[in-house]
Amino acid sequence: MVTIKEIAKMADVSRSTVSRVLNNSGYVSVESRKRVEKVIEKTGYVPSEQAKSLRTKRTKIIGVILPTIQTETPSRIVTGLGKELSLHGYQILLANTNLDKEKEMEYFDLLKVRQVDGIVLIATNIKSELINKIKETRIPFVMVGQEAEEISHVTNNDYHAARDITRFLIEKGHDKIGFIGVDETDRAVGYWRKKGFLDEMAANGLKVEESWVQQGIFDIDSGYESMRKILMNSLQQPTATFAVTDRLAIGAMSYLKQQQKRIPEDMAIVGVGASEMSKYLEPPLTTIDYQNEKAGEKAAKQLIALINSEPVEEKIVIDYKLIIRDSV
Amino acid sequence: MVTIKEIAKMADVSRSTVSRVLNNSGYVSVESRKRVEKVIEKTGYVPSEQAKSLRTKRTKIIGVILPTIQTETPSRIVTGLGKELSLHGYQILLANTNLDKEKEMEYFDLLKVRQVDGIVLIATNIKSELINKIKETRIPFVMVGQEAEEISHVTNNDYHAARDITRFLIEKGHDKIGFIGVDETDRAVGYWRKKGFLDEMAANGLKVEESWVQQGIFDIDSGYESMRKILMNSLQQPTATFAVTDRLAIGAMSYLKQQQKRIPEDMAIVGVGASEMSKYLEPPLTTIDYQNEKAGEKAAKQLIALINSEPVEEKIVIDYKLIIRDSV
DNA sequence: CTGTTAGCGCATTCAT
DNA sequence: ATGAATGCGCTAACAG
Repeated sequence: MVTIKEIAKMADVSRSTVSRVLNNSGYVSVESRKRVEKVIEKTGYVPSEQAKSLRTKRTKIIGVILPTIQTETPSRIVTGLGKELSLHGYQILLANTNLDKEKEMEYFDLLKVRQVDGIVLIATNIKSELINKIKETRIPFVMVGQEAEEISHVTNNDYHAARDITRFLIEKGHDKIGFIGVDETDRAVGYWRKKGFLDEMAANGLKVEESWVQQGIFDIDSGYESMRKILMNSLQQPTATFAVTDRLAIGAMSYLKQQQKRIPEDMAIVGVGASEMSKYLEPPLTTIDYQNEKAGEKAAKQLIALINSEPVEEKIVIDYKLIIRDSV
Repeated sequence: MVTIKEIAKMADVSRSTVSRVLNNSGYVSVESRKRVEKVIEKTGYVPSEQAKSLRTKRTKIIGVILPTIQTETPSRIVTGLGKELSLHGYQILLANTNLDKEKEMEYFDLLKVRQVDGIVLIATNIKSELINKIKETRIPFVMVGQEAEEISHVTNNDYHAARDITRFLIEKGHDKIGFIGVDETDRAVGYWRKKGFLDEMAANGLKVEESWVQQGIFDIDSGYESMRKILMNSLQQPTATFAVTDRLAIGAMSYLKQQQKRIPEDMAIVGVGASEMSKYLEPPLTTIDYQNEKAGEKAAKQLIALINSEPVEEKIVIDYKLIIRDSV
């Protein structure tokens, strides 16, 4: 690796001058600049990021903590983040917890030691411990997917989305509607989507029987199981079901088909997330597009603003789109 | 940020001694060590990776270049990589090309400047330009998904897998079999899987009509379109079709259903990749599990061996599993 | 406009 | 067993 020192010698200037042309800072005579540039060209010299970081305290690296990259939502967010960040010369250091909550803290520390310029947390449920740590550290930080006071975050309007899609079912004539949710410690997906559903039902004077409301986890199988419970445990069976994720909806559909139930005639189904598969299901699934990639881009912009000490809004909400297909 | 200097002062020793206890190198008296450790404990001091890297020339960062994280294969590989690498204290710097071939070279250079300790390339089709560059750089490097001479790589046995699954169809009584492939510049997916298919057909004395062989890209729609072409353009229609990816298979199934064709009675379908959805399709899809996560882990181990100048095999082949389901 | 100097935080000889 | 000294490659005053 050729260093700035050698470039300086070869161009017959001092290291400072080389540094100046490198960073376009300060005055450099045309001739000096030319000579330096020529040498750089010839040698293919590229300054060491290492040394630069040590000096400037900026690494041009953003840490991204996420629960998994095996599902579409975080993958899309990371894609969005990456696009926007690379535009500004930042790269992503990946911290994949594989759903291990303990590791969130661990990685946060690790990223700090790496002196990353900022951190993005793609959150599911959030431990107050981590939140506190983030607040007392003053590293630029943005959270995606969940809300938190005093922390810059970008989220979807889960509550309204849930109300909207529930209203859509009601408008289609359904008055007995089932619900497949997830653990409410996941505020966005578990709590707000459920609240949206229940509030909209109540606003329309509709009852929700206990057996219509089931809880799964983030996989297809538990959607299957939840639908089984809804049908088994209900005297009055609902005519539609709102699953809070597409995967849950897929599982639910899978059970229905196995039971020879027609969709949507016997049971209408809606999901959330606009997964790639949703379009190709039979019937195609009505769902909500949260535009995750856009969320990632926005988060990146927020973070960059924070890094540059520019003013930012604490809360950014990405809009969603109801995608109406034949499952209703 | 507290530095080694301050720790030294607080523990009333020299920086060298602190460094020694930090790295467990050289002699340190029990007392000195204790004092230093106590101070470190108290201050929560963690040495700066920056400075360490500058000194040692090792960053403990691995660059991963990939075409996208929106599909299952690379996501799984990265998950495997991450698991194994984190075990050894390495972190992943992500370089997502978003399918832009030009960026591969660009990112390779960028990662080099970052002084990453090694690079993993999750490859689709490979430009010889890049291969040459890799060879002349002597940075530890492992490629996943494609083969190359003189470059450490881990792949699947695409050829045999293709022959196996084709043979499976033949054994099930099919003698007219269609094929949905991809561009052959993708050696693994495009070339080898096709060759495996054709060779196995030939070995069994079976003809393959031109119209039975279609080419798509890596998405669901092109599977749909390819199946349409197969059915439209063939006088003699095949009774089974081998799609080289699950997504292509899903598209193909989608078209078949729309045409009121029964699967597998009118047309059997097989895919490759063991996508999560494959299990929940109607009917569930026969496919091949390539164990991508394991491939990622192996690649990580290879890379670490290379970094430590340990001997490695140039070529590692991960075994696959035929998953038989109702689509045949 | 340019060079000299200093120092970022650490690991590593080399004396002692 | 320990400390002093040196330098990794770079940027940023400062003085000229």
